[in-house]
Amino acid sequence: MTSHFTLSLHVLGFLAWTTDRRCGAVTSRQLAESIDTNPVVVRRLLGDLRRAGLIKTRRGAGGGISLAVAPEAITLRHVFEAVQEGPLLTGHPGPPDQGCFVGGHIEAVLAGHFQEAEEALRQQLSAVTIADVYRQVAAQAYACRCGQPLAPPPTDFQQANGV
Amino acid sequence: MTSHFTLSLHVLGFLAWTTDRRCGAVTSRQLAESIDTNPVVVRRLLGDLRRAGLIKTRRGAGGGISLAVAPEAITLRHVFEAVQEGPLLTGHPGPPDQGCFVGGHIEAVLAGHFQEAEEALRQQLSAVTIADVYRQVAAQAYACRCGQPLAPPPTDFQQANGV
DNA sequence: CTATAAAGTAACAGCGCCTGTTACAATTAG
DNA sequence: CTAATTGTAACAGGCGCTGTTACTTTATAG
Repeated sequence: MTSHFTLSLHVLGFLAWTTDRRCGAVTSRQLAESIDTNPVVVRRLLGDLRRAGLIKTRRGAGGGISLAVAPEAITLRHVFEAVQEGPLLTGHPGPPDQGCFVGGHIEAVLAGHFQEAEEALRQQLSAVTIADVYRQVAAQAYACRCGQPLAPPPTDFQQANGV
Repeated sequence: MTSHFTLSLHVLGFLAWTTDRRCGAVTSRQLAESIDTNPVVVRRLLGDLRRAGLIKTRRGAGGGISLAVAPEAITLRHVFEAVQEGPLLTGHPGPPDQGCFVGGHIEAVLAGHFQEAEEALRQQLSAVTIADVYRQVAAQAYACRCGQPLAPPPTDFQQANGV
């Protein structure tokens, strides 16, 4: 398991926030600062999300990243399938003894059960949307401050958008 | 994700088979040959399975490994929890920007959703037992041979048990 | 009692994957 | 044209998984 899933949700949650505030496009550098990583790491994720139709990217000056569809329409399962290739539950490191009564057939048997288990996980993920995640993040941020005004966006974000 | 879960199921399926044939204890070397790996790799798994109460091990000449409980009583969830430490869905590589509106709170929000998703997977795993796995392996082996007798145990296994 | 067989465990090497970084090409606004 | 920004390729460091050797501990057989 890589961190792609988590980081993608972070990116989409951030975009849901800026969309909510009608702040326009966000750059990979701003996203990278929120995640605390390198912009190239973010751009690699963006490729998957763009190919899955979840975001739109624009090159050049004034370009950046924005949601392609509403946060309510993006489930965690959509994101999971956009970035996760290959099964979560992995099989044998190398093929077992095919001549053995057990080794020759257990791979196929386990593959079926693993697929069913992962499908259960995916179904659970399809019950939550990016909008839900953003709402919960906002609720936590608000609760932490005991009714005080919400924290301002990061410095760079303010500069870029004149907030 | 490591291969511990798969390999443990392979081991337990093998033990269900030998238990079914009343062949007595099996050695880590025989298990390793079925998996096609090193006996030490198997013994590392056995530690987890023993601590979880799924198998019994006996040292010394004539020793080996045997099931501690019936195959019908061991679910895939039991095995999963015996060998899997830590969540399947991993979080950020490093902590995100705690000062950011999103970065400061998304970790906790995602942790909750990840836990629910994994619980769905675990529940699906609890519906399958080692006995089910063994039965399906046997059925496949039988089907492959179109009604011919089942394949004999591995050579070493025959020597050790006089099959 | 000795020799043998087997699990338990520590230590180490090889390998691949993930992450982060630099560099550069492609594209777009002003 | 210049500056800003995405899209990629290439590469290095590090970490964890796998496999191996070696040794200790334990139990059986004779």
